[in-house]
Amino acid sequence: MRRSREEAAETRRTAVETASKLYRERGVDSVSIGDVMAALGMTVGGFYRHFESKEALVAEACARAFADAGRTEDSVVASADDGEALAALLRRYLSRAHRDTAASGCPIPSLVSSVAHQPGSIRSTFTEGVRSLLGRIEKLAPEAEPEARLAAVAGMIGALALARAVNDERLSDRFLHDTRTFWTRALGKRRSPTPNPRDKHGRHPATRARHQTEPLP
Amino acid sequence: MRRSREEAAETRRTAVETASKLYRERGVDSVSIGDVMAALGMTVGGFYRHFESKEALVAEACARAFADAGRTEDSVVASADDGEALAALLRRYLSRAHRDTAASGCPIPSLVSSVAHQPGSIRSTFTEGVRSLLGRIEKLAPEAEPEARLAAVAGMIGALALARAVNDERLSDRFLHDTRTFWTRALGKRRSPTPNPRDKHGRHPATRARHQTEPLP
DNA sequence: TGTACATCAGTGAACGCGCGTTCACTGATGTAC
DNA sequence: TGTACATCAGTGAACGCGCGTTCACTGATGTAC
Repeated sequence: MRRSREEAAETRRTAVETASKLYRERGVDSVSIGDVMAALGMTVGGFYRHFESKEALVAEACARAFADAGRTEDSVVASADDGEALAALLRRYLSRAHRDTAASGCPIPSLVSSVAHQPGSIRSTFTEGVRSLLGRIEKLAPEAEPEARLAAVAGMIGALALARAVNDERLSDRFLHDTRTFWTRALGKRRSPTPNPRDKHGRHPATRARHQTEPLP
Repeated sequence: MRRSREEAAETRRTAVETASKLYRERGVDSVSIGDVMAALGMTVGGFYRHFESKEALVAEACARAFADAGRTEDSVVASADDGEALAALLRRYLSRAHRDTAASGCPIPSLVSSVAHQPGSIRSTFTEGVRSLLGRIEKLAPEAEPEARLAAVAGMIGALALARAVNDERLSDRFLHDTRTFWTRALGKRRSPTPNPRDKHGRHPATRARHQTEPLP
């Protein structure tokens, strides 16, 4: 029954990955260790060769979920046309595809209202993940008001969580579409009427704003 | 052991009220029927004289939570100075007090990321509650862009849920403060540059906007 | 390189626990006369 | 109004179930010689 070191390491990696998907899709409390191990084609007993407790798995799975989602967001940003990165990120984050594939998406909307009752280690990982999303928005909208950036992050997370929670597909779509449209426009605006401000590419902010307010498909 | 009809009705009412508070505070899955009955000073057995199942209690408690929170919001709006109602609602919704008293607050941020896994009856009650909050915002910001109103509702809910979830009190406060500041300003702005539009009070929108952008304490 | 032994990844049954739900029972309330 | 009986709100123990965790066991892997 013993497996090679490589196989064992692979088991551990797959357990964390599978857990991170199941937790995002169904919530931490609704997914048992048995569910995770069954998804690997294994029985529960083997779990404790790899993890000290369920809490340890949750903490690792949460970190993994943020790492994966962060990588996805980075690639969306990287492959966008110049000046279109913010619009591309909003288009992806507030898409039906993201709404309908929670398992591989951003863990924040999936966990936001249950993480308050989780142990501190998990809350810390979550908080770091929120800061990371905020950092992305700050980087992509350096000229926007700081208040607008925080409000935008709250709105992205709220809209996606609501789009998944609500029973009515038209309302769900409106949360995604309207929040995306609003913030694509609003984050393009410059901070305040300072004389002739320019971004790091030397473009005038009005040019950036115009790019970012093109109508979405 | 039998109680009078009035006492029995009171037991039922109190059970729904207590459950609605516990569910908002700790989440539906973390609160057992035993917890609710113990809070009434009763044992679990009596529960089924009043409710068919836990799901039935959850549905009623959820409806009750929305009714209570709606009444609170109505009274905030009603007691605000004319033209200040929207600012007052945002100030109350995105306050530390609301963040720290989930049990008596709006159920949407408490339940938003777990309601997707609940039965349809509960999702419907939740959806109606979301529509109700959106209706309040539409009434208080009739001149704002429709996209802005949806985005504002998503932002209010996201910001409060994040403020509770996050491990860092400074970041928590920023979500509340910045989201409140942003939307108090943004929802005061008029829809689009139409010639001389006036609201139902005959005031010019610019006047309303100026009122609603006064700095918050 | 081959052999003997220790290691340990995974099995599958068992553990105690809390859950939602059921049920025989109690005794005060409500009702029929 | 008073009495006899039926009703039923609440008790407390029991039920089956799934959970997280433990453990004796298995047998292939890893290692020492």
